[in-house]
Amino acid sequence: MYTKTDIVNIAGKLFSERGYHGTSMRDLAKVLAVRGATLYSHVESKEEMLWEIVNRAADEFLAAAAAVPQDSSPEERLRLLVHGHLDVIARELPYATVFFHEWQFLEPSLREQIKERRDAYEQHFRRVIEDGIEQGCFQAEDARVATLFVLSALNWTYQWFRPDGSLTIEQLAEQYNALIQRSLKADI
Amino acid sequence: MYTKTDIVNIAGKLFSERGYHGTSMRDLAKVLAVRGATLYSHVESKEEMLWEIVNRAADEFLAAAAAVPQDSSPEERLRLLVHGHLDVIARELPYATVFFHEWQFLEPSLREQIKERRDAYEQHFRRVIEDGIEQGCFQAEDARVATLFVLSALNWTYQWFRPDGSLTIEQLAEQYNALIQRSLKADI
DNA sequence: CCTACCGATCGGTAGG
DNA sequence: CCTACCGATCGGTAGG
Repeated sequence: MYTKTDIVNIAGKLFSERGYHGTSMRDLAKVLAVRGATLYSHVESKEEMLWEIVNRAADEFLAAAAAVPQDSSPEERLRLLVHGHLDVIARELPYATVFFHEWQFLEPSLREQIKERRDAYEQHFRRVIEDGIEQGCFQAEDARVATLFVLSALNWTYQWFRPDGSLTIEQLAEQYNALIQRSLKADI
Repeated sequence: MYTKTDIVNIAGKLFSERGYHGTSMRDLAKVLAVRGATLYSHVESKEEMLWEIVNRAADEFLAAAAAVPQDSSPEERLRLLVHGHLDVIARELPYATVFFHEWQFLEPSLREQIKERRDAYEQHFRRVIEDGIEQGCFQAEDARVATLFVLSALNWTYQWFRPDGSLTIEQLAEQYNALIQRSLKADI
């Protein structure tokens, strides 16, 4: 009746609403209108679902960053990174929410893999900011803090952005870009 | 042996590390070296502890905002709001973490009270940004998005700022202020 | 996909 | 502060 993908999608929705530990396998089974035991013919464990969700969100973020052409200017690359980040959050809001909120409940070895992917993602932002400072189009006292500032402003949007609201993702990205670019723009 | 405050403080630490649903009353009792049942002579329920933690964090944020003199310039008021916010996060990192992460697990009537306090807090930021735009020292396409941008950048710091790290809260506040003020500064 | 069931643990109470 | 215990529910398995 259901594929593993269906089950993981529903799990993503429930985990994002109630948290990983606040969602039971029977809660999930009820939504799918099957018995709890049936889930185990599709997935190995509850944690496997969390892993699939979190890892797929990481895939999406990294794919968006990888699509940014490296030969563009720092301003343009940052603009695309910001747009791509917000676009992933808007398209995959439940997955992104679980990614930000629940990844810590993975067992240590899986958690470590997510940390590495998250660090790799942050490096895309760090590099573009450092390149901009070097080339004189950006300024910042500390590139690390500036990177965390930008990513903080972006990450938290999963808490308040609603894809069905009156603010479109394009409008949000445009305004966020105006604010971020100004915060980093070199004087003169 | 233990006061209610002691118990709630430990609960704040555990909830911030493992989540509300990921922490059992027996986990908490073990840290305090008592039996699980003993906790109930100090607190009414697990949820009461969550409420105490979340509500106290709200107290701290609102108190910091209320301490900002209303007759200062928008730039100065925003500077103080940013500093105050980061200061609360640094001083009360476990409480702030639970506030941001676990408030949704309160029952509806308590959750509603937190929402109202959070909205009142956001209004402090919204007003100062609108005042700045009106007076011509700030610019933003949409004051609401600008407010959420600033608060997003601030809120997420609980995820990465460590009070025992090499970056002090004063350094962080100063750099955040430089970035935020530039993001809003009117041209010319 | 089901029924039936496992041991462990959950938040919480009774009674001292 | 304790022992003893409650019913409910947890993630997961056996076997079909």
